[in-house]
Amino acid sequence: MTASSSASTPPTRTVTTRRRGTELSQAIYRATLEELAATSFEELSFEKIAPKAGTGKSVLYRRWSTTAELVLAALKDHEAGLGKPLIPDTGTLRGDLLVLLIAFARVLDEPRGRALRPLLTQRPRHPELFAQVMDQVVLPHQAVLLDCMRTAVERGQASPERATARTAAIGPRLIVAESIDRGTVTDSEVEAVVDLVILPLLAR
Amino acid sequence: MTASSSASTPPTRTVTTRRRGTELSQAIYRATLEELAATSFEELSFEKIAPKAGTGKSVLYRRWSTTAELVLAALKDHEAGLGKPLIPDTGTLRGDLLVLLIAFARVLDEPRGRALRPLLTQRPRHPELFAQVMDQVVLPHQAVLLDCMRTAVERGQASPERATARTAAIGPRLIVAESIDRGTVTDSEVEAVVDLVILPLLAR
DNA sequence: AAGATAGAGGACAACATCGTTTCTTATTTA
DNA sequence: TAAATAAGAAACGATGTTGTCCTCTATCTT
Repeated sequence: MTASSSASTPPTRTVTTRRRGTELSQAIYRATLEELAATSFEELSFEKIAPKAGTGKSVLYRRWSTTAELVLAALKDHEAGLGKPLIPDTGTLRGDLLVLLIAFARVLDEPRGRALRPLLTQRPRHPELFAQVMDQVVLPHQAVLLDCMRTAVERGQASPERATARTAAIGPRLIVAESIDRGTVTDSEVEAVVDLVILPLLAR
Repeated sequence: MTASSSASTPPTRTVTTRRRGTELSQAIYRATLEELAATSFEELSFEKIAPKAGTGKSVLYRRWSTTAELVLAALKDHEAGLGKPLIPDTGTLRGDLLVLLIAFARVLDEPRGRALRPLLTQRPRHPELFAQVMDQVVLPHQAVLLDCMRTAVERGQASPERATARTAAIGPRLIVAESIDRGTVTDSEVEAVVDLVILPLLAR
């Protein structure tokens, strides 16, 4: 009757108001990404997500049939997930890169950002989910970064043959690596990456 | 009596010769790293390692009491694991970096190299094992790379304030990221990392 | 106010996995 | 050759996890 919170997992819900529709979906999305960020996709189960969202398994099974479905929906969600990428417009390449990469570093402090890690690092085990996450979640964000670099090329601030998807990936990759090693990435570390690695690389 | 191979996992042993001592340990190490590379540390168990090594669980429990112990022993092993780092001496910074990073890329094609991934990317879940792997396995290799950079500083080929552990990590990090995204890393991709990223960064 | 819908949470059996133990026998040592 | 040692394989009970189903009732709809 009353949604009780387990002792091991953080208290999720104590009030006795019964949520529905979107509100409930959001809670489930959040619980899903939290659980995924803390463990891995293999260990993910409706069994563990339900109590963390403060609901029952039946609610989950009624809406999604597999965990892969649920994860993809959660990641694509605009509120709980990684919905729409932000578009920077600072006027300079350096400014745009800092906005994007610092925002990325901050998202990696949250569960929805960390939820990406187990998916991307365990790629060979779920090729279909990996491909979907890549296409529908990661690529839109990468495209923004590449656009910034191309704009810089038009301004004459960057070398055309260096503004490729490959070089655009370097920033995010180093941010992810740093976040894995140290737990978090400070703004000044992002700045160092931009000034010492990316900008010299792009210089014409 | 006869070591049979399961249908799902690759046939490991068909002959009926009973191995002992070092020979057996090596087989167990190899099976451990294969299993770890294919899954994750959480999913690792004596239960799965034993048949893959073509032996029984009791043999494992007789020698190690936890999977963490076994994994660390396997990684530190000179033959099956990541024993001693090689020391390059090509006379130039570029040459040394290429030797080290290309060797690293090739190790990442093997199970013993890929076994590192789940450990390093799931750091918060096994802090003690992560620390041991870092200290006893990864650091010795990183030290070699940093030494090359310091030698280059003495030769006047690199800037002193850039030859830090942090910049030394950039190469391996980009190699790992590429191997995760693409599956493998070609020699020419390593070359691009060295020439376009690391060397410009180190230039005085 | 009464009926319809769907959330919350528990119970269920089927199934997998765990570390331990036992037994047989190949291989080594004395 | 005989005794000692340890490998290989199977079986054990205990424990945890799976997806489904069932009941109860808060909330929405009419």
